[in-house]
Amino acid sequence: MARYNPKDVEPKWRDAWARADVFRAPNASDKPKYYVLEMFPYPSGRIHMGHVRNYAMGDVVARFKRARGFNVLHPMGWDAFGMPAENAAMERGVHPAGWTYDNIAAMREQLKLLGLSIDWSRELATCDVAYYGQQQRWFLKLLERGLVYRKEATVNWDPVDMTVLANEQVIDGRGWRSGAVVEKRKLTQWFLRITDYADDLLEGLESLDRWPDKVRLMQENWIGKSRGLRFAFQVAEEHHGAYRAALEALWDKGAEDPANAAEDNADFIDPVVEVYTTRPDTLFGASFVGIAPDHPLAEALAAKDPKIAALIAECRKGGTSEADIEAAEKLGFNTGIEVIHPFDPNWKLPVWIANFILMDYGTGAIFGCPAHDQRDLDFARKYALPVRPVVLPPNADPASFEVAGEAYVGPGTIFNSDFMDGMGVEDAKAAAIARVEAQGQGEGATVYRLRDWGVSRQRYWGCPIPVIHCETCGAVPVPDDQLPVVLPDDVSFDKPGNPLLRHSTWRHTTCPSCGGKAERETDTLDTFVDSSWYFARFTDPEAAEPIDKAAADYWLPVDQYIGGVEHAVLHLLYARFITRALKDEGMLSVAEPFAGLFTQGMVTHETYRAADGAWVEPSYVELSGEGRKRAAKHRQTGEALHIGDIEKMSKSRKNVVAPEEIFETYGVDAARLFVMSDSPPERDVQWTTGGVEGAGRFVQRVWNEFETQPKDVPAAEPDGELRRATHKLIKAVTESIEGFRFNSGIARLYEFLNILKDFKAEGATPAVLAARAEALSVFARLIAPFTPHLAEECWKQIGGEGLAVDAPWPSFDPALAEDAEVVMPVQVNGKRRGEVRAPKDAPEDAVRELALSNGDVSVHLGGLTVRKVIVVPGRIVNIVAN
RNA sequence: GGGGACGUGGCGGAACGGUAGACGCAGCGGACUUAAAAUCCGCUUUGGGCGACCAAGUGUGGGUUCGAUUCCCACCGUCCCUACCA
Repeated sequence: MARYNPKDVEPKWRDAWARADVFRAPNASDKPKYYVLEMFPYPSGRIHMGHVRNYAMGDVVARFKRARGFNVLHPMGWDAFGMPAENAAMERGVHPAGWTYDNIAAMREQLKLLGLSIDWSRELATCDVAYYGQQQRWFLKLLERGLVYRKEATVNWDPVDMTVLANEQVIDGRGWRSGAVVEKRKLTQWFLRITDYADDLLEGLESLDRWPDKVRLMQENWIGKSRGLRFAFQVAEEHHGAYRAALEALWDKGAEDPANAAEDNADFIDPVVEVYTTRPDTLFGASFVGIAPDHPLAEALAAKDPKIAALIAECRKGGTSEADIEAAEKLGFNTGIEVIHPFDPNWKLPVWIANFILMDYGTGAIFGCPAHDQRDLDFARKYALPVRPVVLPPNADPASFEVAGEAYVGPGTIFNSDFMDGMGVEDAKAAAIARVEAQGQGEGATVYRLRDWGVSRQRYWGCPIPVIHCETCGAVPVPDDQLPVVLPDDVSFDKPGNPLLRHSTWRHTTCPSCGGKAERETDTLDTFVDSSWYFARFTDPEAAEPIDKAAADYWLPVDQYIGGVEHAVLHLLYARFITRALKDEGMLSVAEPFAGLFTQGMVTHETYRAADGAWVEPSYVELSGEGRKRAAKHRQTGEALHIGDIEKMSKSRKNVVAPEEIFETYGVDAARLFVMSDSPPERDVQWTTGGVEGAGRFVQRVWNEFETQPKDVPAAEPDGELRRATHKLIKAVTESIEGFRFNSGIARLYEFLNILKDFKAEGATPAVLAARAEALSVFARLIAPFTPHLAEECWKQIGGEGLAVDAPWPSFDPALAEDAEVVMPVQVNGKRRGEVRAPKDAPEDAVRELALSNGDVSVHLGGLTVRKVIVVPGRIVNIVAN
């Protein structure tokens, strides 16, 4: 018996698929379309097991749908812009483009080893001019539509590297590379108006019924819609002077464009403090008004008062990352200014600057109601402000109710509240809003937590923002005939900062509008912009316009999108937003890009450490024992090792397993099979050597069954039992794939092989041989999505027509997929006491008699009276007796 | 602080409200072999019994039900996301 050797077999079939060009997806077909997409990879240079799992899962779906008669689009590309290329440039003196394209070449070869059913003719990289040039085109359309704008925003500035850092690049307040203390700087940046679509993006979630609830919920929370009241507190008349003085001080001090400041702070010119609240029902519980340290009024006061300036500086310190440390201490300062309660002209409330108020949510100012908000309560305790309960919990006594340890945020009846007394919380909210609106002081408002999307990056390796700055004309879009704005190649990374800023010629140009001297925008786009439309570009990657409408209309939406849950919010929300924006621009017809979403788990591995704390690679580890007695030692030194946690494979923990080495040892099919077999797809899978060995054994055993089957099978009625098992298998595997339960499907395939080996080919009857022939033909096609190379070899072995990849998915006979006679357990009072055999559709009465007369059962009925017999047809019998 | 998911043998995990532990790993026994590897066959939740069997058992405590791993409530634990969002 010849051993199945994946090293010989697998490349052969990959060549065969490539020669036949089977995975090319035409943009028109009689077949129904199906678009399968896995989140495209960043070209880091090497694939890891996570890629193997992600792309193998997509491949299962793609191959399955192909076999089911769909015209399947399954493309691959590269999310190729971004920081690592620039880091490599700085560290190794290579060019980001060269580094990136080299990595792409290497990873493409590795991915091709996986035998994925990808239409490589559609491959694209976001750093191709052909791609980002088209991105510039639609970007300018959005600019024209008013969805793109510039505003000043605070960024993390690394003074040593002279660069802007993303939040995650700031570690303990320092730049992750330079270690320098990060400064907050205000820069004029480009923004996309995603907030225009906040409500639409929220509502659209309801239609995404093939998305995980978890992801929809995360997006819902991220958008963070709330309903409430926005209104203005009038500053008490005796404080108008102080208010105005502060304002003037700010303007005297400000070098900033006063026109701008006036516009931005239009409502600030009136002596008011505007607040937003979701709890207008608690307005009579107010004891102070709080403003954010960044609030214009706070900044204005700081210009006059160094103590306030110091407090503001104090509040700005401390990294946002250490939110939990900050959460402890409330910090505030009484400005001395007072405002008038909207419902009582004689009631004055002090205005405090408070560190827990955020400038970029609502209006940056609140009214504090300590009795019914925990933060306000903490603040009130610290600064001895009144605590005035206005919501009475059910069954509480209004005379004695007090807010003690915790603020009361539950439901109840309003009291101590004048015209709202006796109302429920919801009625009181409506009443308060109505009253404030009638007074002309404010209105009911909807507020979102979602912020506009800042897309400026002060980086070289990204898509240039196609805008020219002219002193006379302002920011002018690059005219269409001058697109694309191509990144210059001749840049150096020997100095910190954005090389585009230092470039001798690229930056300098003429204004398309007036023809005068002008400068190019040197910011590039956030790479999330690149990944917000690639799925649309795949439908026709060579189109002369960004998106070929006909191709996009044919293929979109993506029927099944697959990727990591870490993209649940940003990428998936941005892509939904851009799709909507492009739809409104008439470039797309769908609002939702991804009809189905699946978030798969990671590949993890146990970790091992030596006594000195050094991580040890799995290949050096020898394991023994089981359970609590498991032990590890170093293969070479014999040193005892500590077995650590099971964690995501990472270089730092040295718990990675190189896919290529696994392919070499066990074959690609075994690797694919294992990463899908051992855990449900949405959960993490733990890589184990034993596990992949098991998958390799399965591959061998499958081959043995095919090899031992004789070429010529005598005509005969197939064996019934094996036939039934075969048809049950088709049903089970089909349902497993459709339900994303690959692990269960694979388990059924393993199980079937165990059945099949009991029907040996050697010395078999014609009936068995005939049933085996059917079983093998089915089996070869059922394993094809999981182990496509093996499937081809097996298909060929049994003389299958053409390639297995082109063979139709087997269908099952429902009558054969069920047993005609079933074994039904018989319970007495819920405990299994025996079993009866009966035809599947035997009448209840007959089953009841069988059960009651069963010997094993009657033993347990001795001395008892049968009260009730429940017969679940084809399932179970339960006898209730006492 | 808020939100979510999960909790089943030595391990990964199966079980439309209907025989808990499929399948795989690890382990044990056996066959083949001079021997080993590979392969094949068998056993493998726990306790009791030589045994057919009996009892217990899906984090803990309640509830619904003829019947609960599955549904409901409370608690404990683990993991993930999010974070002063007014």
